[in-house]
Amino acid sequence: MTTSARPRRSDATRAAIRAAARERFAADGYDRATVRAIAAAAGIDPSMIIRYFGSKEGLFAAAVEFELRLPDPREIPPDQLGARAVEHFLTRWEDDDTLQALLRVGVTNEAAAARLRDIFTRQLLPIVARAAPHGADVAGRAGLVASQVLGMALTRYVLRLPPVAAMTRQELVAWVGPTLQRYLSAPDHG
Amino acid sequence: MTTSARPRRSDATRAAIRAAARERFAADGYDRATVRAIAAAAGIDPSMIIRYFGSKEGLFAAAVEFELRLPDPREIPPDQLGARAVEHFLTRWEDDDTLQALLRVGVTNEAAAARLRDIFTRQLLPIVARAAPHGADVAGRAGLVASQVLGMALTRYVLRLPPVAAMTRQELVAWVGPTLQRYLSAPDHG
DNA sequence: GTCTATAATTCGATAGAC
DNA sequence: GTCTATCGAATTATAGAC
Repeated sequence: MTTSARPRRSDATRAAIRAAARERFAADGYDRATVRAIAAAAGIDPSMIIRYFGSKEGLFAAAVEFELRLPDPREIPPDQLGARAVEHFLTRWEDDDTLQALLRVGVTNEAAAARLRDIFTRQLLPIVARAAPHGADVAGRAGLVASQVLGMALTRYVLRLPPVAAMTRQELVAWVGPTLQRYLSAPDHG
Repeated sequence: MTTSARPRRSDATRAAIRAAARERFAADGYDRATVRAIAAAAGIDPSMIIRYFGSKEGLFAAAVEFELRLPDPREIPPDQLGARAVEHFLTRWEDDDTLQALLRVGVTNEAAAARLRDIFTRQLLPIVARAAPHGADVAGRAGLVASQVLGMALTRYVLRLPPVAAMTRQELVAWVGPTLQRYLSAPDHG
């Protein structure tokens, strides 16, 4: 046998396909992001996508790996938790089109919805647990944070609702920051 | 000529097609809600849809007419504006699948996104204007209300994020009500 | 490893009988 | 008014040459 350590498929081509897929899924959703369009964006032949990833579904699953990379709330002044959370999320959304792809696709595709649920529970929940009052309903608070944060992204970047799309980063932090601050640190309701 | 006052097409059939279309668009989004599937749900032949509405796009436009029917905020105690807004929106969402259809489709379809923008500006903005402090940034506040309200619906009804989907109506009112209350009536930020 | 050619479906839309 | 039959285009995926 020859050197089986060397991959039979090019890692560079694989990465180019994944990047092109994220871009097309983020812009067009699952159905309209055709294998042909992704291949054209990656500068390769459509049949290569099936060869590398098995199917369109396999490509999608491989293209939308994502980490929120939330900071440890214990290193943030307690009264700035909400503002910092808004800033972090806006940055993460604008630097990486994976979240936009997941939202555009997750609305009609169960696999993508499950991935989003996983991100906003497994990754967000332990962070909320460190910020919330002792004994609080951590899961519920994480869900509320997700609802406002995803709603902000939906109206600003996907639907492009004019007043939300036009707001500056500072305005969003000033308005939405206190909302997240309350979801994170207010005492439980009775 | 015969009685041209009587419609050449059945109003009952037309209404049945529109209802079936809302149902399928709300469940599957635009691309996966095929003309064939809508026709099957309506119990008629696929060709009838084109005959009645000209095209799939024409059917969608006709199927998603919607009114928020927001109450006049001047008839609501000022400190209950946020809570009442949450209740009204949850009721409106659950009683009519048009909003779910618009959200599922609007994420990848420009016409549906424009319809949503129109609903959350033309219908929500004048209501916010009556509730907000004099001289406030009414458009921005309406956008913030839309961001939280759509985020709540997205996580609860579309993505079905477990903690948000499991919350009772009372819990949502208790948590999200104060958020909308602040967006509606807090003094402007500097 | 990459591409050409094409199979097998499925889609929206149309023509025409009744 | 409603249905049968079908067209033309577009889709994912495969087979095989080089």
